[in-house]
Amino acid sequence: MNTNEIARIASLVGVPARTTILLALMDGRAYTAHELARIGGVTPQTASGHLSLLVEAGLLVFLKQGRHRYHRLASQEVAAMLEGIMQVAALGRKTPRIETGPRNPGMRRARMCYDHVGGRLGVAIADHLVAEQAIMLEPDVGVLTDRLQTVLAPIELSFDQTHAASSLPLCRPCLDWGERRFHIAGPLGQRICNHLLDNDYLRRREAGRELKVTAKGATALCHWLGAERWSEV
Amino acid sequence: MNTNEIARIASLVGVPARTTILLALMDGRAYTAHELARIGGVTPQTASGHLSLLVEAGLLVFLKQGRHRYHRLASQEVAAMLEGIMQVAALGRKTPRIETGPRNPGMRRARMCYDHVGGRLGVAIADHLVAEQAIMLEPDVGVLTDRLQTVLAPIELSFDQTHAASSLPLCRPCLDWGERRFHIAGPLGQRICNHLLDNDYLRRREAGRELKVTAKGATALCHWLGAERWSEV
DNA sequence: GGGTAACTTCGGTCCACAGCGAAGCATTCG
DNA sequence: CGAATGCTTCGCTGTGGACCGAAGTTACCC
Repeated sequence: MNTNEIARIASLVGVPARTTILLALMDGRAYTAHELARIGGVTPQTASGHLSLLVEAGLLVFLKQGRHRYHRLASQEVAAMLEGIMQVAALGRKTPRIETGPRNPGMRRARMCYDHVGGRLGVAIADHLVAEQAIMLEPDVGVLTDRLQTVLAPIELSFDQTHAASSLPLCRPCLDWGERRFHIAGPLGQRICNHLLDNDYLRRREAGRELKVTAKGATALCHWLGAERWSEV
Repeated sequence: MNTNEIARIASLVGVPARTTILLALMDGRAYTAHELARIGGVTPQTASGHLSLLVEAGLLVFLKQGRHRYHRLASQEVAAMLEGIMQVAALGRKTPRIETGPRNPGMRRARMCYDHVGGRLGVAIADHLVAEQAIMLEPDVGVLTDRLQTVLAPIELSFDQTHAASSLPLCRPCLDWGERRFHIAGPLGQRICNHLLDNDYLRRREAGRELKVTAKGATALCHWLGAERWSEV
């Protein structure tokens, strides 16, 4: 394994301006270079340099749209790496906090985890899908069953499995940071998340990863997941 | 979350000499400062500086013994973080290698993963323990059952559960790098690993993480795990 | 077309820090 | 005791790279 490659990746993360940028991107959103400059507390020129490096190293990807360049994390693996580093950083603090994950109650309840839903809500959704045998969770992959469409029907979501062009799994388990249980990542997780946002069941806060459940969403989710499971969210 | 803390951790990893040292320590062994200096390709003074920083940041711990200072990784979390970075570094290579994990066949079969056994052998042991209901694996913790002693008896290993002083779980699942399935980490995993080494069922190579199964070990493990499961190792 | 906004490239300054040589502690051995 | 070994502290040098200002490029709008 190429040591220099590894050192390179780590040193890219190891500069405050870039760290701040990467952490901001953990919410799965795409930001323009200008916004990221402001977030990172540097001038646009400096940020531009940073972003080029991060893209070249494969940590970010960008989408050119008019005169804007929207940057976002390149992959789930990058997000996982960052969480790994955060974990160690949190560990370093003297107080060996048994309490894991974010302190913010809203964050613990529901938040963006890269491109899907995490927090107690994310775990509840995963539990529901498993209990209804819509999916089966293996250690590193989730297998979809033909009950999936039926189980997703109550929230009027249909999941088109024909994305299966690539060999990437449509569903993957993601260990929830705070809850220490699995929620759903991968295309299925992303699809569910977008659906809940599009239908105004969930709303993103202006900044940050927190998700708020709307009144409409509470009704629908309680009905979908069942009152008992919903009460734990 | 303190951004600077995170940047600090990453920047510590992001220097070739330190990266090399940390990677060498991934085998779970403890090395003296001199050895690490040689491994990292720097003079002892320089290495000494690096090691102080790594210890202070909580990435390493050291044990003073005579005039030697034995350094090793501070925790499972640090090892996990390093694997996360390695993952991203490997991803960056153009060839989107479907093939995961180490290329070395011996490494894929059995290797040290921090302080326990990984590779196909590690996975087979975990499978056996689960199949025999000696443990139950949850997403982030393994629960021991009272069948454990019985299941461990054939290899003449008794696991004293009274270590349970700390609130840390005695058994944790660890996602195998190459196999993409779980093997056993935590005190139980460590105990099993040491037992197999002490009884000369497994031998460590001089350098590196690879483990070799001895003839004696092959007989014993085939008997313990069953011929079918052993044939997959 | 000109004006503006998003972004990059270029040139230059400045500082953090990796690395080494030399000297200073500690511990073990004869 | 003195010699040797493992490791650290100190002082110094050299360089990589973070950052900014200014100028250049691209795309949008009127």
